[in-house]
Formats: sequence, structure tokens, C-alpha cells
Amino acid sequence: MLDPKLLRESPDLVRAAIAKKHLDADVDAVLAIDTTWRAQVTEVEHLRATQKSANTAMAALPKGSPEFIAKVQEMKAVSAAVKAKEVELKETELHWHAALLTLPNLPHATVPAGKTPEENQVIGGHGTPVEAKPHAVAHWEIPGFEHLFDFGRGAKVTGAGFPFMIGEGARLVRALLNFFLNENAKAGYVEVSPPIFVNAASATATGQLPDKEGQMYETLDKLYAVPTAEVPLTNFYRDEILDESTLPIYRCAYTPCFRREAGSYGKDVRGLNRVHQFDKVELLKWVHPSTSYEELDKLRLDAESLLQKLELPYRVLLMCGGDMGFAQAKKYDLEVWAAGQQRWLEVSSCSNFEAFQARRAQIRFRSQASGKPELVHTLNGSGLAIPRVLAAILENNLQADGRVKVPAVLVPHFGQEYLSFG
RNA sequence: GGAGAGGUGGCAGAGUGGUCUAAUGCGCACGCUUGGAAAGCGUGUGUAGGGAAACCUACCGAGGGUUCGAAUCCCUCCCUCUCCGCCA
Repeated sequence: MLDPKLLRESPDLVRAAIAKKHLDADVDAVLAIDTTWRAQVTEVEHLRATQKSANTAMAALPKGSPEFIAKVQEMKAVSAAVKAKEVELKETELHWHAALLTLPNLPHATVPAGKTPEENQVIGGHGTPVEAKPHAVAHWEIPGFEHLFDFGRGAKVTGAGFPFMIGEGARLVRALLNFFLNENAKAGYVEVSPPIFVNAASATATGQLPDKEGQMYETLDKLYAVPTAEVPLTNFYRDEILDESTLPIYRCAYTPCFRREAGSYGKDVRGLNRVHQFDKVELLKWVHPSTSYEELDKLRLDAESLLQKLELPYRVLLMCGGDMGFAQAKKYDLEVWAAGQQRWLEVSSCSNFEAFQARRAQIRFRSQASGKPELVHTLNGSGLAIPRVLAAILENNLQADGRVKVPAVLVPHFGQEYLSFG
């Protein structure tokens, strides 16, 4: 959510942001509702002030006196007016709030113009995308794959996209999780194991609600299975005022993530490329506004270092205005090369939300300078998502003899040097 | 799951229909005092919205209701605690 004051004072900034993100939002309509809302607030507050002063006067009068009774009669009209106007105001307020939620975050000045994924800028990376060797195949075609990742039985027991991970498959996942969490701890992120269901208020604060409820699994108790640990992590400090000296705060969390992925189809969803339940380690930062871009670069480098240590070729994309998302001010994607499919797979997305989420979630800090609460900036990024990293390891490290070489840094966690698919 | 008791400012805690603009205490900040400190004394100390400002308005777990008027009465929900039951 944007600052209503920014909208009032600089509507052109907001228009420019919408244009850069190639989104459709009616700034004038929001401004019109804002004007109506402010007029109604003033009206209701005047009526309430009348009521209050009458109340004070009545307190001093004897209860049954003619003056008192006259005053009661007089105030009945005001009371009715307050009620009527308050209903109107509440109605307007709902529309006003909903209207504000249609306005996207402003993209940072360094975000490149562009509309499509092709216009994202490749700004870095590591390693070289290897050409397909004769024996290279997509990971789901590796002989024995189904012994480690059983999609068939997962479909029987739960549904499509809920694979069982078995034996070496399960252990490799666990090795990756341990590796990621340990590395992140070394980089200063405190590990958190959060609830994996959240309530509607939390899902709203991070932007899953309203509008995107179709992408989450919902329980009878109106709880949502988390689509990412970002949701419970960010909400940890919802409605709190932090001490400035505690910033920046770094946290990381492993959770399973649940996504309905309604509407996905085709090659994108084969094998481990896209599943409904997957494991991910998420990095999260709450920082002072003056440092958030510095912190974004550091966050991205932390995620990159994981891929480097796994010796996986990857590239870094700076997302263009049209492909960066509604809430982000700046976003990088890390894409890992999968030699069997000969394509890039997104394994991390590192974003600065500036105060956009913090305003919704009301996460603030008390500024030493002003003595007043100010909104923090929030940032998050995957560090990292397991299935696609797994896919890349399987495809890139597949040997001619059908075994898969385990990255050296995982061997201590995994306990053997090769996957044998046995 | 059953029964009961609760939820008030940073914390403790009073307030059961009307200047509540929420007592009092603690904490915190500043000042006086002091060689310095403690004690003592004094002053101040929440968040949000509207307004150029003066100032006004809202907020006593959340949401509704009754009333001229609600922290206070009624309803629904959430959470905490105690006891019982069940259980990894």
C-alpha cells in the first residue's frame, strides 16, 4: 500500500509508476474517493464534537430537570445524524481502502523499462551453461528417478504435484536444507521455525489477500497453508514498533510451501519444475529505510553464494518494470541452468518492498532522530527453493554411467559422493 | 472437548452509564537539588486520522447492539489463565 499523502501530493509519481509497471490502475478514481472520504470524516467529526459538548453539559444538569429532558430530545436528532453519516463514512472507507490497494508500489529509479521477461537485464552470474552431453536428459527421465521422487504414488495419496521423496531423494533434500540453513546462519540470519498456517490478517498484510486466495490452500478454520515462509516471517513483527537499535534484523526459515498453481500447464510443470508442495528456505530482513538498497544487494549476494558453493551455473536478472510484480520496488531473480532441459530455472527472487508491506503490516521503528515511529523497509529472498536446485543438480551432474555426482559441499551432509538411484 | 476466571497506557493496576481529556504506583525523559550520585521535589511521557494552524476526532482484546451519552450494559468472536478430559 502506498502512502495516501504521496498520492495526494504527487499523483504524477504514482501515474508514472503504474506506466512503468505496465499495470492498469485509475489514479483519478482513487483521488476522487480520497476527497469524498476526507469530506465525510470532517462532517462526522463535527457531529461527534457537538455530541460530546452536549454530553458534558448534560452531566452537570439534574437528571430529571426540564432542561435535561429538552437536551435529550434535542440530541436525538444529532445522534440519528451521526449514525447515518457513520454508515456512509464506513462505506466510503471500505472503497477508499480497496482503491488504495489497487495502486502498485513505485519502482526504484534503477529498475529498467520494459514489459516482457525478455526485457529483464542479465546483470551477472557465475559458471557457464553447459551444452547438453549425449547422455543428458530432463531429470524426470533419468532412469530410477521415480525411485527417489515418486509422483505416481503422491498423486494416488494426495493429488498431482505432491511427490513422495524417498531414500536418497529425501536425504538429498535434507542435506540441502541443512546446508542452506547453516550457510545462512553464518551470514547472520537467525533461524526461525514458524507456523505453516496463517490467518487472514497475516495473508492480507503480505499481499496474498485479497485477490490471490485462489493460489492458497485454505482450511475449515479459515487458515491458509503458507505459500512461502515470507508470510509468517514478515508478520512476526506485525503491529509492532521496534527499537531502532535492533535494525537491521536478519531471519531465515525453512518451511514446506503450498501453492495451488491453478492454471499452470505443460512443460513448465513436469517433474520437479513446479509442484504444489515444496521445501524452501526463505531469507527476510527488516531494515532502516536509509540502508535498504545496500541490504538488497547483500541479500542477493548471500543467495548467490549458495549457488556458487553448489557449483551450479546461474545468472542474475534485474527485473524490468513490467515483470517485477505489484508490491516490489526492485527485484532480482536468480536462475539456475538445467543442462538436461537446456533451460534456466528460477530458484530465488530477491526483492526490496521498501515500506509497501510494512505499511500494510504496520511494522515500524522509533526513529532516534524524530522520536516518532516510522515504517521499516522489508526485503526477502529465497535462500533457496529446493526442487529446482535439485533438478539442476540431477541434470548437470548426471554422469555417463547414470549416477549423479553430489556437490562437494553436500557430501558431509549427505554421506556419500554419488546418487546411485538404488 | 467440558467447567470456571479474566483481557484497561511501556509495565502493574483502579475505574460497573455522564467533564474518563482514564486515578494511583512503577518505569522512562528533562529540570531543581548535590562535590558526584541516590533519595526527594517539579514537569513531561501512547497510537492513528483530519486540518495551513489553533485545534478537533477516534482507540480500554475484535466486531456488532442498546442509549441523548458506553471502558462500564447486551450479543458474537478471538486470546490468556486455572481445573478436568484426551493425547505426540
